[in-house]
Amino acid sequence: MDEKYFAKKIEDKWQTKWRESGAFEVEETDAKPKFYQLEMLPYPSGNLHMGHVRNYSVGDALAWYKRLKGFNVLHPIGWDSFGQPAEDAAIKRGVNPREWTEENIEHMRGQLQRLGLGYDWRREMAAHRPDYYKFDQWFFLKMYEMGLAYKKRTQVNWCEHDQAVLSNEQASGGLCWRCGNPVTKKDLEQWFLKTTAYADQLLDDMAEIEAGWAEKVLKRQRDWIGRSEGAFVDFKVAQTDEKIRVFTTRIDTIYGANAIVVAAEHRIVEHHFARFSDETKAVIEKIRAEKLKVTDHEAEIEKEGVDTGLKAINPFSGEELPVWIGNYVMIEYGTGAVMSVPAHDERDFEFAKKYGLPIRQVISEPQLAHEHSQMQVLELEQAFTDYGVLVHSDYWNGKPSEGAKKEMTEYAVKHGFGEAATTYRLRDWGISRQRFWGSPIPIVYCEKCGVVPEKYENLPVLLPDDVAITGTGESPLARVPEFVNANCPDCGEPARRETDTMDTFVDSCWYYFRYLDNQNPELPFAPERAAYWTPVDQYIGGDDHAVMHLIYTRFWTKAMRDIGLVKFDEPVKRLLTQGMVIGETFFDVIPNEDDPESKGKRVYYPPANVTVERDAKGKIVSARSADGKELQTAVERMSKSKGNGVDPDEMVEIYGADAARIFVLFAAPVENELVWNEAGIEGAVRFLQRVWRFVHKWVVSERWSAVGGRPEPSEFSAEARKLRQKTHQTIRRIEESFESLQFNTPVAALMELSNALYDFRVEPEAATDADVYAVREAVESLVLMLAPFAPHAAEELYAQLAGNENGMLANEARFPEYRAELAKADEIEIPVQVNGKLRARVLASPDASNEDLERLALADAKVAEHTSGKQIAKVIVVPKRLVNIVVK
RNA sequence: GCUUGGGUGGCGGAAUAGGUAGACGCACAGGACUUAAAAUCCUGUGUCCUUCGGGGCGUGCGGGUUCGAUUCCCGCCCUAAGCACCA
Repeated sequence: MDEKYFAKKIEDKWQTKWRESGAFEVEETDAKPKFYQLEMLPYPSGNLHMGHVRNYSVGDALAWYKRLKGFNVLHPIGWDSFGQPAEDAAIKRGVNPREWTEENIEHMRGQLQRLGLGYDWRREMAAHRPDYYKFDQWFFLKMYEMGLAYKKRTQVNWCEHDQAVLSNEQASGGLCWRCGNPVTKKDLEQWFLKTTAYADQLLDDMAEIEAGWAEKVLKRQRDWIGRSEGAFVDFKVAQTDEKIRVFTTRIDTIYGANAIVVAAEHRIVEHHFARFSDETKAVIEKIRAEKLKVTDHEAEIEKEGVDTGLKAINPFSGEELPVWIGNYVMIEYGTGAVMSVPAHDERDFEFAKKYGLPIRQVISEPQLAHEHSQMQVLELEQAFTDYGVLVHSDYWNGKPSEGAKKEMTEYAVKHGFGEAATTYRLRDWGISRQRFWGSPIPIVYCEKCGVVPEKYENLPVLLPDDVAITGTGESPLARVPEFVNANCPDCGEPARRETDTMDTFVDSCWYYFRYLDNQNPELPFAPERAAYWTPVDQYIGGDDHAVMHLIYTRFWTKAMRDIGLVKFDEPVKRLLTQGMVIGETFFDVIPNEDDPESKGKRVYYPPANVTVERDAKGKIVSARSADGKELQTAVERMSKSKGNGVDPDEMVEIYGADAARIFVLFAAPVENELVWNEAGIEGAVRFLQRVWRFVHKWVVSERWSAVGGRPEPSEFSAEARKLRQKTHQTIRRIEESFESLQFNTPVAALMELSNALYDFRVEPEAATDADVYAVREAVESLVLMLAPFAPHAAEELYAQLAGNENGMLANEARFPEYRAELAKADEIEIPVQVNGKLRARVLASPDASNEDLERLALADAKVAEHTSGKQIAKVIVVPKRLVNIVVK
């Protein structure tokens, strides 16, 4: 055994041994309980970043822990390898996207292996390979049969910069999620998956996973689905036979309606457009144009509208109401029309104030209801949006408004002008992309037969390999005649193939099921495989996927259940969302000049080329580039383009994979952001070296192997008993940490145990049998518990302790056994307070009675100083914890 | 604006069925070893006062409950993230 720890030497060795022995390869077995440990798969951009290192270090630690605890642990990895960067590389550099992707995977697989991550590599999948995307297409056909996949012409979110269609999620805030440029609208025929069919299940099944998912993720999903219960109410348009249907959650306020407000795109506007005045038309055009623009998050949008001159009849009161067009009514939500009740809705209030529309209160605080019902006009300072008691509402006067909702809805139903309704914010998922690098949608358009799904036996619809990709306009596939020209699967006549490909979020919906059975040529996976391994026990990834990926995959699971592939509703039992890894960035902003393309853009400088001045607290005072330019600074997500990325390979080279992994876990709790700062990593190296040196000192001594058998309890010195106590307390603490998904505290606990070994100042030569036994117990436990954090060092030390390399931690070791009787101290220190202030500490047996503790405390000299001359009013004794003496 | 987290040393962070605040690490300072440096080991490190025995203050701010509050309650301030006209 080397006297010093050399990461490089042992890491290569154990990585090879693990690979050759298939240490992390698992099969289904009833001999052990299963555990499916999953981390979000990487996009093969070419390089791992620190976020990956963090994510996968956490996952591997947990996989190791569960393995040590006797579970049959499945821990796979794969590649989310369809997507835009490959296509961008093809456009910019003329490379073949498949080759580019394969090369990146090759390199990144090496990076993962050099980190010593324990994956079952036989199960690897990659989305861009035909044996995978074949089943994207298989699922599409199933969903088509089930009516879950359909085509419609719609306005889609369109990013001009990326020449791509975006989902609502990807275009949220009016900016492209990828490039940050404004999103516009465009009319296109698109394929959709009917996520709304499962809207209620997506909400209600959250009860099944509540315990294992962070509330903030569930909340975002709940908001995203946005179910709201209310009613549709039809308002007749006077002097026509038309109706305007509105959606409201507050039908109880209907007597307070002062207008009907519709979106500029509403059917009724279209219908009467020709008869509107030029002024009205101008307002409508303006509102429509504004909607195509970017929504600026900061600025509150000024309410705008115009009276159409049309009148609608309130079906409850018979009152005639003006029909307005308002920019605050959205065509996409509800019916695109609302009844405006300014007294009880803030938006309507604002609108009514601006245009001088009447504001009539019809809901009142219960205690004021009588008074209000006597008054004709009620001036309101602001909208009253709470429930209360109805006033000025005919028959309904005096009724509590919350209960009246149900009755009034029933009334509307009975009289044929309304119905109960539930609406959702969630929209169906548009999956068509005018892109090359994705799964082709398996549909053929035949002149005779129409839209025809490809036959299962013809899957996969293969992506051609040799295509010039220019990045302009329609799908590159449309320009490949060999691809486009197909025969109709039904009639066999020449037909045209769909040239859109699927959103890459389709791939990540079910990839973790493919790991279970990645060679299956017939099915995405065999149901019996899924029955053994899934649901996933623990999923780990960034919370940036809280709504997109994690909603889509829940939707997909429900569809798979209905197809008959799985028997559960929810695919992931526990979800851990890790914080981002961020770092300081330095940049210069291009001033507003003629070129609109680059105006306001940031030009990043790598930190290595920046001279930074800091104040005493480490805050940056100024930063200058090499050529003397004053730079701005920020703390942002680490990435190559911002120049603040850290290369994992470099870290492994300098410090070793084990130290890098320990550091990334130790530096901050997983959920927190991790501000990258290399200073601390040396501490991780030092810790490993300390453990190493200690083990070395004892292993090479003659006493180490000369002693066997467990000594009698009486043979242990007080110090040795203390060491054993620390050992068993540490075992307990580390178990608890893992169970509660903490990774920084168990590292601290291991460091403490290692410090306790150094504090045990008995040299091997002078050690009694009992001393050697206590040290051995501590060291063996330490090494086993080190495995999840620093597996290479742990394997090497384990072999050193055994004196041979016949066994491996990876497949034979068990977590050390916690023994409560040893964790218990002989003597404990009890703090003694006088009037809540700490004044002394007394030593006592852990079994001491309250009376004993009180007597000990009062007998203490320091305590006496603070109590002398005063009257003892009360003594509080908390068993095993503290004594507090209250004096007057 | 709404919602949800979070404010603890120079820094990352420990500790909450209410019970020794600051574990562990980083950084810093002093010492040992060395011709010297690195590495290592030892000591110190919230803050103020001190006759060196100790003592006062201290977990964003102000109140409250309690023998005792970082922890519970009320009211503020700051901050991060998410949502943003969803009727």
